[in-house]
Amino acid sequence: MREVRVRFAPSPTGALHIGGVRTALYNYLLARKHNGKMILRIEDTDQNRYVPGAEEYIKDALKWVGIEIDEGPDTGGPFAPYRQSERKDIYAKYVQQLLNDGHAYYAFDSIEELEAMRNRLKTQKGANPQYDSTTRMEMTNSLTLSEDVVNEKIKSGVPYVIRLKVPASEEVELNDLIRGKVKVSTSQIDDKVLMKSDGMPTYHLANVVDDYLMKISHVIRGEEWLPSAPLHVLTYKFLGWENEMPEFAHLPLLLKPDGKGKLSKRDADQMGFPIFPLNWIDPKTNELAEGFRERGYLPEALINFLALLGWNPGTEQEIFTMDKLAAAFELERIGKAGAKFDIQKANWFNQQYLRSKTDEELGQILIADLKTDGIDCETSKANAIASALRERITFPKDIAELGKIFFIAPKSFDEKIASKKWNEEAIAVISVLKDELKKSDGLTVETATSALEKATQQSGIAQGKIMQALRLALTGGASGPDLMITMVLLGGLETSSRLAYALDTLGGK
RNA sequence: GGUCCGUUCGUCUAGGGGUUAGGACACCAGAUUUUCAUUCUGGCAACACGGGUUCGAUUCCCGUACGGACUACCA
Repeated sequence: MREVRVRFAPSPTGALHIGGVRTALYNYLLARKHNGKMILRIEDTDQNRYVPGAEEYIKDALKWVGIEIDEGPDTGGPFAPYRQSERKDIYAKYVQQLLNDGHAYYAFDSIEELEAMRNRLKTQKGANPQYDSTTRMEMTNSLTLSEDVVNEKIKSGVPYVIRLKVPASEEVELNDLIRGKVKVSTSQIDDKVLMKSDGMPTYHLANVVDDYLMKISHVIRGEEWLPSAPLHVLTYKFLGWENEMPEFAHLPLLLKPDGKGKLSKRDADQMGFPIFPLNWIDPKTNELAEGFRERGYLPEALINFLALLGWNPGTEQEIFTMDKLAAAFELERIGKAGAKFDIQKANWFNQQYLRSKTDEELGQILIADLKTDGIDCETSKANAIASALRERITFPKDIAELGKIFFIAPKSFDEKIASKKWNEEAIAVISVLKDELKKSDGLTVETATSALEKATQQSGIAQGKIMQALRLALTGGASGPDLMITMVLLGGLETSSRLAYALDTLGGK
Protein backbone atom coordinates (compact mmCIF):
# COMPACT_ATOMS: atom_id res chain seq x y z
CA MET A 1 0.00 0.00 0.00
CA ARG A 2 1.28 3.38 -0.90
CA GLU A 3 1.84 6.07 1.69
CA VAL A 4 -1.36 7.65 2.84
CA ARG A 5 -1.36 11.29 1.86
CA VAL A 6 -4.60 13.18 2.20
CA ARG A 7 -5.47 16.78 1.72
CA PHE A 8 -7.99 19.24 3.00
CA ALA A 9 -8.48 21.80 0.28
CA PRO A 10 -10.69 24.66 1.33
CA SER A 11 -11.36 27.79 -0.59
CA PRO A 12 -10.65 30.96 1.40
CA THR A 13 -14.03 32.53 0.70
CA GLY A 14 -15.18 32.94 4.28
CA ALA A 15 -15.33 31.16 7.59
CA LEU A 16 -14.89 27.40 7.65
CA HIS A 17 -18.26 25.70 7.80
CA ILE A 18 -18.73 22.96 10.40
CA GLY A 19 -19.21 20.46 7.57
CA GLY A 20 -15.79 21.46 6.32
CA VAL A 21 -14.38 20.74 9.73
CA ARG A 22 -15.79 17.24 9.54
CA THR A 23 -14.29 16.71 6.09
CA ALA A 24 -10.95 17.87 7.40
CA LEU A 25 -11.35 15.59 10.41
CA TYR A 26 -12.00 12.47 8.34
CA ASN A 27 -8.97 13.25 6.22
CA TYR A 28 -6.88 13.78 9.30
CA LEU A 29 -8.07 10.58 10.97
CA LEU A 30 -7.16 8.51 7.95
CA ALA A 31 -3.72 10.08 7.84
CA ARG A 32 -3.16 9.53 11.54
CA LYS A 33 -4.34 5.96 11.40
CA HIS A 34 -1.86 5.05 8.71
CA ASN A 35 0.97 7.30 9.82
CA GLY A 36 0.45 9.30 6.68
CA LYS A 37 0.52 12.97 5.93
CA MET A 38 -2.15 15.62 6.23
CA ILE A 39 -1.86 18.35 3.67
CA LEU A 40 -3.58 21.71 3.71
CA ARG A 41 -3.99 23.21 0.28
CA ILE A 42 -5.56 26.59 -0.22
CA GLU A 43 -7.74 26.66 -3.32
CA ASP A 44 -7.76 30.34 -4.07
CA THR A 45 -8.13 30.30 -7.82
CA ASP A 46 -11.19 32.51 -7.80
CA GLN A 47 -9.88 35.98 -7.21
CA ASN A 48 -13.36 37.47 -7.19
CA ARG A 49 -14.36 35.48 -4.16
CA TYR A 50 -11.25 36.06 -2.12
CA VAL A 51 -12.08 37.11 1.41
CA PRO A 52 -9.34 38.64 3.54
CA GLY A 53 -8.71 36.77 6.74
CA ALA A 54 -10.38 33.58 5.58
CA GLU A 55 -7.17 31.61 5.18
CA GLU A 56 -6.01 32.59 8.64
CA TYR A 57 -9.39 31.67 10.01
CA ILE A 58 -9.24 28.22 8.47
CA LYS A 59 -5.83 27.57 9.93
CA ASP A 60 -6.85 28.84 13.35
CA ALA A 61 -9.98 26.74 13.33
CA LEU A 62 -8.14 23.56 12.40
CA LYS A 63 -5.61 24.25 15.08
CA TRP A 64 -8.27 24.79 17.69
CA VAL A 65 -9.99 21.47 17.02
CA GLY A 66 -6.66 19.69 17.08
CA ILE A 67 -6.11 18.91 13.42
CA GLU A 68 -2.42 19.19 12.73
CA ILE A 69 -1.09 20.03 9.32
CA ASP A 70 1.99 18.18 8.06
CA GLU A 71 2.34 20.13 4.85
CA GLY A 72 0.74 23.42 3.95
CA PRO A 73 1.26 27.08 3.16
CA ASP A 74 2.78 27.82 6.58
CA THR A 75 4.52 24.55 7.32
CA GLY A 76 5.85 24.15 3.83
CA GLY A 77 6.71 20.73 2.47
CA PRO A 78 8.26 18.88 -0.45
CA PHE A 79 5.54 19.93 -2.88
CA ALA A 80 5.30 23.64 -2.14
CA PRO A 81 3.73 25.99 -2.85
CA TYR A 82 0.47 24.88 -1.27
CA ARG A 83 -1.53 27.87 -2.38
CA GLN A 84 -2.98 27.38 -5.84
CA SER A 85 -2.68 31.01 -6.82
CA GLU A 86 1.07 30.51 -6.54
CA ARG A 87 1.08 27.52 -8.88
CA LYS A 88 -0.16 29.14 -12.10
CA ASP A 89 2.87 28.11 -14.15
CA ILE A 90 2.39 24.51 -13.19
CA TYR A 91 -1.18 24.40 -14.44
CA ALA A 92 -0.25 26.21 -17.63
CA LYS A 93 2.20 23.46 -18.42
CA TYR A 94 -0.35 20.68 -18.10
CA VAL A 95 -3.03 22.57 -20.00
CA GLN A 96 -0.53 22.90 -22.80
CA GLN A 97 -0.02 19.15 -22.72
CA LEU A 98 -3.76 18.61 -23.00
CA LEU A 99 -3.91 21.09 -25.86
CA ASN A 100 -1.08 19.36 -27.69
CA ASP A 101 -2.69 15.97 -27.27
CA GLY A 102 -6.00 17.20 -28.61
CA HIS A 103 -7.81 16.77 -25.30
CA ALA A 104 -8.45 20.45 -24.87
CA TYR A 105 -9.22 23.45 -27.02
CA TYR A 106 -9.45 27.22 -26.97
CA ALA A 107 -12.89 28.80 -26.74
CA PHE A 108 -13.65 32.45 -27.39
CA ASP A 109 -17.36 32.60 -26.68
CA SER A 110 -18.50 35.54 -24.63
CA ILE A 111 -20.67 35.13 -21.59
CA GLU A 112 -23.61 36.47 -23.57
CA GLU A 113 -23.07 33.93 -26.32
CA LEU A 114 -22.92 31.12 -23.82
CA GLU A 115 -26.13 32.26 -22.26
CA ALA A 116 -27.81 32.50 -25.65
CA MET A 117 -26.76 28.95 -26.42
CA ARG A 118 -28.19 27.67 -23.15
CA ASN A 119 -31.44 29.52 -23.62
CA ARG A 120 -31.80 28.23 -27.14
CA LEU A 121 -31.26 24.66 -25.96
CA LYS A 122 -33.54 24.99 -23.01
CA THR A 123 -36.51 25.52 -25.28
CA GLN A 124 -35.72 22.37 -27.24
CA LYS A 125 -37.11 19.53 -25.27
CA GLY A 126 -34.77 16.69 -24.43
CA ALA A 127 -31.69 18.74 -25.08
CA ASN A 128 -29.16 19.24 -22.36
CA PRO A 129 -28.14 22.88 -22.39
CA GLN A 130 -24.43 22.46 -22.12
CA TYR A 131 -21.20 23.07 -23.97
CA ASP A 132 -20.41 19.56 -25.11
CA SER A 133 -19.80 17.36 -28.11
CA THR A 134 -23.23 18.15 -29.51
CA THR A 135 -22.85 21.90 -29.34
CA ARG A 136 -19.16 22.67 -29.49
CA MET A 137 -19.11 22.75 -33.28
CA GLU A 138 -21.62 25.58 -33.26
CA MET A 139 -19.51 27.74 -30.99
CA THR A 140 -16.50 29.98 -31.44
CA ASN A 141 -13.47 27.89 -30.62
CA SER A 142 -10.29 26.36 -31.97
CA LEU A 143 -12.29 23.43 -33.27
CA THR A 144 -14.44 25.57 -35.52
CA LEU A 145 -11.94 28.28 -36.40
CA SER A 146 -8.89 27.93 -38.55
CA GLU A 147 -5.53 27.84 -36.86
CA ASP A 148 -4.65 31.23 -38.28
CA VAL A 149 -7.75 32.86 -36.93
CA VAL A 150 -7.18 31.29 -33.54
CA ASN A 151 -3.60 32.50 -33.41
CA GLU A 152 -4.68 35.93 -34.55
CA LYS A 153 -7.29 36.17 -31.82
CA ILE A 154 -4.89 35.07 -29.14
CA LYS A 155 -2.23 37.44 -30.34
CA SER A 156 -4.59 40.39 -30.42
CA GLY A 157 -5.65 39.74 -26.87
CA VAL A 158 -9.17 38.41 -27.35
CA PRO A 159 -10.10 36.74 -24.07
CA TYR A 160 -10.36 32.98 -24.19
CA VAL A 161 -10.75 29.95 -21.98
CA ILE A 162 -9.45 26.45 -22.45
CA ARG A 163 -11.96 23.64 -22.35
CA LEU A 164 -11.63 19.92 -21.94
CA LYS A 165 -12.70 18.01 -25.04
CA VAL A 166 -14.95 15.39 -23.56
CA PRO A 167 -15.64 12.38 -25.82
CA ALA A 168 -19.16 12.09 -27.22
CA SER A 169 -20.21 8.84 -25.63
CA GLU A 170 -18.03 6.76 -23.41
CA GLU A 171 -18.63 5.13 -20.08
CA VAL A 172 -16.53 6.52 -17.26
CA GLU A 173 -16.39 4.40 -14.17
CA LEU A 174 -15.04 5.22 -10.79
CA ASN A 175 -14.84 3.27 -7.61
CA ASP A 176 -15.91 5.28 -4.63
CA LEU A 177 -14.77 3.86 -1.30
CA ILE A 178 -18.06 4.76 0.31
CA ARG A 179 -20.53 4.21 -2.51
CA GLY A 180 -18.98 1.57 -4.68
CA LYS A 181 -18.95 1.76 -8.44
CA VAL A 182 -20.36 4.87 -10.04
CA LYS A 183 -20.79 4.94 -13.80
CA VAL A 184 -21.52 7.94 -15.93
CA SER A 185 -21.70 8.42 -19.65
CA THR A 186 -19.50 11.18 -21.04
CA SER A 187 -22.56 12.37 -22.94
CA GLN A 188 -23.69 13.81 -19.63
CA ILE A 189 -20.47 15.66 -19.00
CA ASP A 190 -19.87 19.04 -20.55
CA ASP A 191 -16.66 20.49 -21.90
CA LYS A 192 -15.61 21.98 -18.62
CA VAL A 193 -13.47 25.07 -18.56
CA LEU A 194 -10.00 24.13 -17.35
CA MET A 195 -8.35 27.51 -17.66
CA LYS A 196 -10.23 30.73 -17.13
CA SER A 197 -9.71 33.87 -19.17
CA ASP A 198 -7.72 35.39 -16.32
CA GLY A 199 -5.18 32.60 -16.65
CA MET A 200 -6.25 30.86 -13.46
CA PRO A 201 -7.21 27.20 -13.54
CA THR A 202 -10.63 26.03 -12.42
CA TYR A 203 -11.06 23.60 -9.59
CA HIS A 204 -11.40 20.72 -12.01
CA LEU A 205 -7.97 21.17 -13.46
CA ALA A 206 -6.18 22.39 -10.37
CA ASN A 207 -7.34 19.61 -8.09
CA VAL A 208 -6.34 16.90 -10.51
CA VAL A 209 -2.93 18.38 -11.21
CA ASP A 210 -2.21 19.11 -7.56
CA ASP A 211 -3.46 15.80 -6.22
CA TYR A 212 -1.24 14.06 -8.71
CA LEU A 213 1.83 16.17 -8.10
CA MET A 214 1.36 16.10 -4.35
CA LYS A 215 1.00 12.32 -4.48
CA ILE A 216 -2.37 12.34 -2.80
CA SER A 217 -3.50 8.78 -2.08
CA HIS A 218 -7.10 9.46 -1.04
CA VAL A 219 -9.40 12.24 -2.06
CA ILE A 220 -11.92 12.60 0.73
CA ARG A 221 -14.39 15.35 0.04
CA GLY A 222 -18.06 16.25 0.20
CA GLU A 223 -20.76 14.53 -1.79
CA GLU A 224 -21.30 17.67 -3.82
CA TRP A 225 -18.25 16.61 -5.82
CA LEU A 226 -19.59 13.24 -6.79
CA PRO A 227 -21.23 14.39 -10.05
CA SER A 228 -17.99 15.89 -11.29
CA ALA A 229 -15.79 13.03 -10.16
CA PRO A 230 -16.09 11.21 -13.50
CA LEU A 231 -14.83 14.35 -15.18
CA HIS A 232 -11.79 14.24 -12.94
CA VAL A 233 -11.21 10.61 -13.78
CA LEU A 234 -11.33 11.52 -17.43
CA THR A 235 -8.80 14.27 -16.85
CA TYR A 236 -6.44 11.86 -15.11
CA LYS A 237 -6.70 9.57 -18.13
CA PHE A 238 -6.02 12.35 -20.61
CA LEU A 239 -3.01 13.42 -18.63
CA GLY A 240 -1.72 9.86 -18.60
CA TRP A 241 -2.01 9.46 -14.85
CA GLU A 242 -4.67 6.81 -14.70
CA ASN A 243 -2.48 4.40 -12.78
CA GLU A 244 -1.55 6.93 -10.15
CA MET A 245 -5.05 8.14 -9.58
CA PRO A 246 -6.03 8.59 -5.94
CA GLU A 247 -8.84 6.68 -4.30
CA PHE A 248 -12.07 8.60 -3.96
CA ALA A 249 -14.38 8.83 -0.99
CA HIS A 250 -17.36 11.15 -1.20
CA LEU A 251 -18.76 12.03 2.19
CA PRO A 252 -22.46 12.34 2.92
CA LEU A 253 -23.62 15.85 3.66
CA LEU A 254 -24.48 17.46 6.96
CA LEU A 255 -28.18 18.22 6.83
CA LYS A 256 -30.32 20.80 8.59
CA PRO A 257 -31.92 19.59 11.84
CA ASP A 258 -35.48 19.75 10.61
CA GLY A 259 -36.62 19.08 7.12
CA LYS A 260 -34.06 18.36 4.48
CA GLY A 261 -31.21 20.01 2.74
CA LYS A 262 -27.68 21.06 3.39
CA LEU A 263 -27.03 22.62 6.76
CA SER A 264 -26.69 26.35 6.28
CA LYS A 265 -25.79 29.33 8.40
CA ARG A 266 -29.38 30.44 8.18
CA ASP A 267 -30.62 27.22 9.77
CA ALA A 268 -28.07 27.49 12.51
CA ASP A 269 -29.04 31.07 13.27
CA GLN A 270 -32.67 30.12 13.35
CA MET A 271 -32.13 27.19 15.70
CA GLY A 272 -29.74 29.19 17.82
CA PHE A 273 -26.54 27.25 17.45
CA PRO A 274 -23.22 28.09 15.80
CA ILE A 275 -22.08 26.80 12.46
CA PHE A 276 -18.52 28.07 12.48
CA PRO A 277 -15.85 26.73 14.82
CA LEU A 278 -14.61 30.18 15.83
CA ASN A 279 -16.10 33.64 15.92
CA TRP A 280 -16.21 35.14 12.47
CA ILE A 281 -16.76 38.74 11.55
CA ASP A 282 -17.85 39.07 7.97
CA PRO A 283 -15.53 41.76 6.57
CA LYS A 284 -18.23 42.96 4.20
CA THR A 285 -21.13 43.36 6.57
CA ASN A 286 -19.19 43.51 9.82
CA GLU A 287 -21.64 41.00 11.15
CA LEU A 288 -20.45 38.68 13.89
CA ALA A 289 -21.21 34.97 13.73
CA GLU A 290 -20.53 33.31 17.05
CA GLY A 291 -18.33 30.25 16.98
CA PHE A 292 -18.53 26.93 18.78
CA ARG A 293 -15.49 27.89 20.77
CA GLU A 294 -16.98 31.13 22.01
CA ARG A 295 -20.24 29.40 22.81
CA GLY A 296 -18.42 27.15 25.20
CA TYR A 297 -17.99 23.97 23.23
CA LEU A 298 -14.81 22.10 24.00
CA PRO A 299 -12.84 21.13 20.92
CA GLU A 300 -12.59 17.51 22.00
CA ALA A 301 -16.38 17.37 22.41
CA LEU A 302 -17.00 18.96 19.03
CA ILE A 303 -14.62 16.56 17.35
CA ASN A 304 -16.14 13.55 19.05
CA PHE A 305 -19.62 14.66 18.04
CA LEU A 306 -18.63 15.41 14.46
CA ALA A 307 -16.76 12.16 14.03
CA LEU A 308 -19.87 10.18 14.89
CA LEU A 309 -22.00 12.14 12.46
CA GLY A 310 -21.70 9.83 9.51
CA TRP A 311 -19.16 7.42 10.84
CA ASN A 312 -19.31 4.82 13.60
CA PRO A 313 -16.88 2.31 14.96
CA GLY A 314 -19.27 -0.63 14.84
CA THR A 315 -19.11 -0.94 18.62
CA GLU A 316 -21.16 0.80 21.25
CA GLN A 317 -18.40 3.08 22.33
CA GLU A 318 -19.25 6.75 21.96
CA ILE A 319 -16.60 8.69 23.79
CA PHE A 320 -13.42 8.98 21.76
CA THR A 321 -10.35 11.11 22.11
CA MET A 322 -8.63 12.10 18.88
CA ASP A 323 -6.14 9.26 19.35
CA LYS A 324 -8.88 6.70 19.82
CA LEU A 325 -10.73 8.05 16.81
CA ALA A 326 -7.63 7.74 14.68
CA ALA A 327 -7.10 4.19 15.84
CA ALA A 328 -10.68 3.12 15.17
CA PHE A 329 -11.32 5.07 11.98
CA GLU A 330 -12.10 3.32 8.73
CA LEU A 331 -13.41 4.90 5.55
CA GLU A 332 -15.49 1.80 4.93
CA ARG A 333 -17.56 2.52 8.01
CA ILE A 334 -18.74 5.89 6.80
CA GLY A 335 -22.46 5.90 6.10
CA LYS A 336 -24.00 6.78 2.77
CA ALA A 337 -26.91 8.95 3.86
CA GLY A 338 -26.73 12.54 5.00
CA ALA A 339 -26.82 13.20 8.74
CA LYS A 340 -29.00 15.78 10.40
CA PHE A 341 -27.20 18.07 12.72
CA ASP A 342 -28.52 17.53 16.25
CA ILE A 343 -27.15 20.15 18.60
CA GLN A 344 -28.57 18.35 21.64
CA LYS A 345 -26.21 15.50 21.11
CA ALA A 346 -23.37 17.97 20.81
CA ASN A 347 -24.39 19.44 24.13
CA TRP A 348 -24.35 16.02 25.72
CA PHE A 349 -20.81 15.41 24.50
CA ASN A 350 -19.80 18.77 25.86
CA GLN A 351 -21.23 17.90 29.24
CA GLN A 352 -19.35 14.61 29.26
CA TYR A 353 -16.03 16.23 28.50
CA LEU A 354 -16.56 19.15 30.83
CA ARG A 355 -17.31 16.82 33.71
CA SER A 356 -14.21 14.82 33.10
CA LYS A 357 -12.14 17.85 34.02
CA THR A 358 -10.68 18.13 37.52
CA ASP A 359 -11.93 20.52 40.19
CA GLU A 360 -8.76 22.51 39.67
CA GLU A 361 -9.39 22.91 35.95
CA LEU A 362 -13.00 23.83 36.53
CA GLY A 363 -11.93 26.15 39.34
CA GLN A 364 -9.62 28.03 37.01
CA ILE A 365 -12.48 28.56 34.58
CA LEU A 366 -14.59 29.89 37.41
CA ILE A 367 -11.89 32.27 38.61
CA ALA A 368 -11.40 33.66 35.12
CA ASP A 369 -15.10 34.14 34.49
CA LEU A 370 -15.69 35.77 37.85
CA LYS A 371 -12.84 38.13 37.23
CA THR A 372 -14.57 39.55 34.17
CA ASP A 373 -17.46 40.35 36.48
CA GLY A 374 -15.10 42.04 38.90
CA ILE A 375 -15.21 39.27 41.47
CA ASP A 376 -12.08 37.83 43.04
CA CYS A 377 -12.00 34.25 44.15
CA GLU A 378 -9.31 32.19 45.80
CA THR A 379 -8.19 28.95 44.26
CA SER A 380 -9.26 26.77 47.14
CA LYS A 381 -12.70 28.25 47.22
CA ALA A 382 -13.03 28.04 43.44
CA ASN A 383 -12.11 24.37 43.55
CA ALA A 384 -14.68 23.74 46.25
CA ILE A 385 -17.39 25.49 44.28
CA ALA A 386 -16.40 23.61 41.14
CA SER A 387 -16.69 20.37 43.05
CA ALA A 388 -20.19 21.28 44.24
CA LEU A 389 -21.32 22.34 40.79
CA ARG A 390 -19.63 19.86 38.48
CA GLU A 391 -22.66 17.62 37.94
CA ARG A 392 -24.87 20.48 36.87
CA ILE A 393 -22.96 22.12 34.03
CA THR A 394 -22.99 21.75 30.26
CA PHE A 395 -20.87 24.75 29.33
CA PRO A 396 -17.90 26.29 31.11
CA LYS A 397 -19.79 29.51 31.69
CA ASP A 398 -22.39 27.61 33.71
CA ILE A 399 -19.94 27.33 36.58
CA ALA A 400 -19.73 31.08 37.09
CA GLU A 401 -23.41 31.53 36.38
CA LEU A 402 -24.40 29.02 39.03
CA GLY A 403 -21.49 29.91 41.29
CA LYS A 404 -22.30 33.58 41.43
CA ILE A 405 -24.66 33.02 44.31
CA PHE A 406 -21.64 32.38 46.49
CA PHE A 407 -20.48 35.93 45.92
CA ILE A 408 -23.60 37.93 45.34
CA ALA A 409 -26.39 37.75 47.89
CA PRO A 410 -29.91 37.56 46.49
CA LYS A 411 -31.79 40.84 46.43
CA SER A 412 -35.11 39.28 45.63
CA PHE A 413 -36.71 35.90 46.09
CA ASP A 414 -38.64 33.55 43.85
CA GLU A 415 -42.21 34.50 44.61
CA LYS A 416 -43.76 31.15 43.87
CA ILE A 417 -41.45 29.34 46.22
CA ALA A 418 -41.81 32.05 48.82
CA SER A 419 -45.57 31.84 48.89
CA LYS A 420 -45.43 28.08 49.17
CA LYS A 421 -42.56 27.54 51.56
CA TRP A 422 -42.04 30.71 53.55
CA ASN A 423 -44.23 30.12 56.55
CA GLU A 424 -44.22 30.49 60.35
CA GLU A 425 -42.31 27.27 60.83
CA ALA A 426 -39.60 28.31 58.46
CA ILE A 427 -39.35 31.72 60.05
CA ALA A 428 -38.99 30.16 63.46
CA VAL A 429 -36.19 27.81 62.48
CA ILE A 430 -34.36 30.33 60.34
CA SER A 431 -34.43 32.94 63.07
CA VAL A 432 -32.69 30.56 65.44
CA LEU A 433 -30.26 29.37 62.80
CA LYS A 434 -29.37 32.95 61.97
CA ASP A 435 -28.27 33.65 65.53
CA GLU A 436 -26.58 30.29 65.84
CA LEU A 437 -24.38 30.88 62.81
CA LYS A 438 -23.50 34.44 63.68
CA LYS A 439 -21.27 33.11 66.43
CA SER A 440 -18.68 31.19 64.45
CA ASP A 441 -17.30 31.65 60.99
CA GLY A 442 -15.19 28.51 60.65
CA LEU A 443 -18.18 26.61 59.37
CA THR A 444 -17.84 22.96 58.31
CA VAL A 445 -20.42 20.53 57.06
CA GLU A 446 -20.52 19.04 60.56
CA THR A 447 -21.00 22.31 62.39
CA ALA A 448 -23.52 23.52 59.88
CA THR A 449 -25.49 20.32 60.22
CA SER A 450 -25.49 20.47 63.97
CA ALA A 451 -26.49 24.12 63.94
CA LEU A 452 -29.46 23.30 61.79
CA GLU A 453 -30.34 20.36 64.00
CA LYS A 454 -30.21 22.59 67.01
CA ALA A 455 -32.48 25.13 65.35
CA THR A 456 -35.08 22.60 64.26
CA GLN A 457 -35.06 20.82 67.59
CA GLN A 458 -35.51 24.05 69.45
CA SER A 459 -38.51 24.90 67.34
CA GLY A 460 -39.77 21.32 67.31
CA ILE A 461 -40.06 21.30 63.55
CA ALA A 462 -39.03 18.56 61.11
CA GLN A 463 -36.00 19.51 59.03
CA GLY A 464 -37.52 18.52 55.71
CA LYS A 465 -40.29 21.05 56.07
CA ILE A 466 -38.06 24.08 56.07
CA MET A 467 -35.19 23.14 53.76
CA GLN A 468 -36.76 24.79 50.74
CA ALA A 469 -37.32 27.98 52.66
CA LEU A 470 -33.72 27.90 53.81
CA ARG A 471 -32.51 27.51 50.26
CA LEU A 472 -34.74 30.34 49.17
CA ALA A 473 -33.34 32.61 51.84
CA LEU A 474 -29.77 31.75 50.93
CA THR A 475 -29.93 31.75 47.15
CA GLY A 476 -33.19 33.42 46.20
CA GLY A 477 -34.19 30.37 44.21
CA ALA A 478 -35.24 26.77 44.52
CA SER A 479 -32.34 24.81 43.11
CA GLY A 480 -28.68 24.38 43.73
CA PRO A 481 -26.12 22.10 45.32
CA ASP A 482 -26.33 20.52 48.74
CA LEU A 483 -27.47 23.07 51.30
CA MET A 484 -24.92 22.25 53.97
CA ILE A 485 -22.16 22.66 51.43
CA THR A 486 -23.76 25.88 50.27
CA MET A 487 -23.64 27.21 53.82
CA VAL A 488 -20.05 26.16 54.29
CA LEU A 489 -19.03 27.82 51.05
CA LEU A 490 -20.85 30.95 52.12
CA GLY A 491 -19.38 30.91 55.62
CA GLY A 492 -21.26 31.36 58.88
CA LEU A 493 -21.30 35.12 58.84
CA GLU A 494 -22.53 35.49 55.29
CA THR A 495 -25.11 32.77 55.79
CA SER A 496 -26.34 34.51 58.87
CA SER A 497 -26.61 37.89 57.23
CA ARG A 498 -28.47 36.44 54.24
CA LEU A 499 -30.91 34.81 56.59
CA ALA A 500 -31.39 38.12 58.32
CA TYR A 501 -32.05 39.84 55.02
CA ALA A 502 -34.58 37.20 54.02
CA LEU A 503 -36.31 37.54 57.33
CA ASP A 504 -36.50 41.27 56.81
CA THR A 505 -37.80 41.30 53.28
CA LEU A 506 -40.00 38.21 53.29
CA GLY A 507 -41.40 38.88 56.70
CA GLY A 508 -40.47 37.42 60.04
CA LYS A 509 -39.35 38.67 63.36
C1' G B 1 -36.02 19.11 -16.77
C1' G B 2 -31.41 15.97 -16.98
C1' U B 3 -27.46 13.19 -14.37
C1' C B 4 -25.81 11.14 -9.95
C1' C B 5 -26.52 9.77 -4.79
C1' G B 6 -29.55 8.30 -0.91
C1' U B 7 -33.99 6.17 2.47
C1' U B 8 -33.79 1.36 9.96
C1' C B 9 -37.09 4.68 16.33
C1' G B 10 -38.15 12.27 16.58
C1' U B 11 -32.33 12.45 15.92
C1' C B 12 -27.30 9.82 15.36
C1' U B 13 -26.89 4.84 14.20
C1' A B 14 -25.85 -1.10 14.75
C1' G B 15 -27.46 -5.18 12.19
C1' G B 16 -28.31 -8.32 8.16
C1' G B 17 -32.09 -13.90 4.30
C1' G B 18 -35.11 -16.87 9.96
C1' U B 19 -33.23 -11.44 15.71
C1' U B 20 -38.12 -10.13 21.28
C1' A B 21 -34.53 -5.43 15.06
C1' G B 22 -29.52 -3.57 19.50
C1' G B 23 -27.21 1.09 21.50
C1' A B 24 -26.89 6.48 22.28
C1' C B 25 -29.28 11.53 22.40
C1' A B 26 -34.04 13.58 23.28
C1' C B 27 -38.68 12.61 25.66
C1' C B 28 -41.86 10.24 29.62
C1' A B 29 -42.36 7.51 34.39
C1' G B 30 -40.45 5.48 38.98
C1' A B 31 -36.40 5.19 42.70
C1' U B 32 -32.54 7.96 45.30
C1' U B 33 -31.67 13.17 46.96
C1' U B 34 -33.52 18.57 51.81
C1' U B 35 -34.52 21.18 46.13
C1' C B 36 -32.75 21.11 41.20
C1' A B 37 -29.20 18.50 38.72
C1' U B 38 -26.61 13.88 38.87
C1' U B 39 -27.15 8.61 39.29
C1' C B 40 -30.06 4.08 38.80
C1' U B 41 -34.34 1.39 36.84
C1' G B 42 -38.15 1.19 33.44
C1' G B 43 -41.03 3.06 29.18
C1' C B 44 -42.28 5.22 24.37
C1' A B 45 -40.54 4.66 19.52
C1' A B 46 -38.07 2.45 13.32
C1' C B 47 -36.79 -1.25 8.66
C1' A B 48 -40.72 4.56 2.84
C1' C B 49 -44.11 1.82 -0.64
C1' G B 50 -45.16 -1.98 -4.52
C1' G B 51 -43.60 -6.08 -7.11
C1' G B 52 -40.35 -10.11 -7.65
C1' U B 53 -36.34 -14.12 -5.98
C1' U B 54 -36.94 -17.51 -1.79
C1' C B 55 -39.68 -22.38 2.39
C1' G B 56 -38.80 -17.40 4.51
C1' A B 57 -37.33 -10.87 3.20
C1' U B 58 -36.13 -5.24 6.91
C1' U B 59 -31.73 -7.61 4.59
C1' C B 60 -30.92 -9.59 -2.47
C1' C B 61 -33.13 -7.67 -7.46
C1' C B 62 -36.49 -4.32 -10.14
C1' G B 63 -39.72 -0.41 -10.01
C1' U B 64 -42.39 3.74 -7.46
C1' A B 65 -42.45 7.58 -4.05
C1' C B 66 -39.87 10.91 -1.33
C1' G B 67 -35.40 13.55 -0.27
C1' G B 68 -30.70 15.51 -1.52
C1' A B 69 -26.43 16.99 -4.53
C1' C B 70 -24.86 18.64 -9.18
C1' U B 71 -26.19 21.00 -13.70
C1' A B 72 -20.84 28.63 -13.88
C1' C B 73 -14.84 31.44 -16.88
C1' C B 74 -17.41 29.07 -7.88
C1' A B 75 -15.12 25.89 -5.24
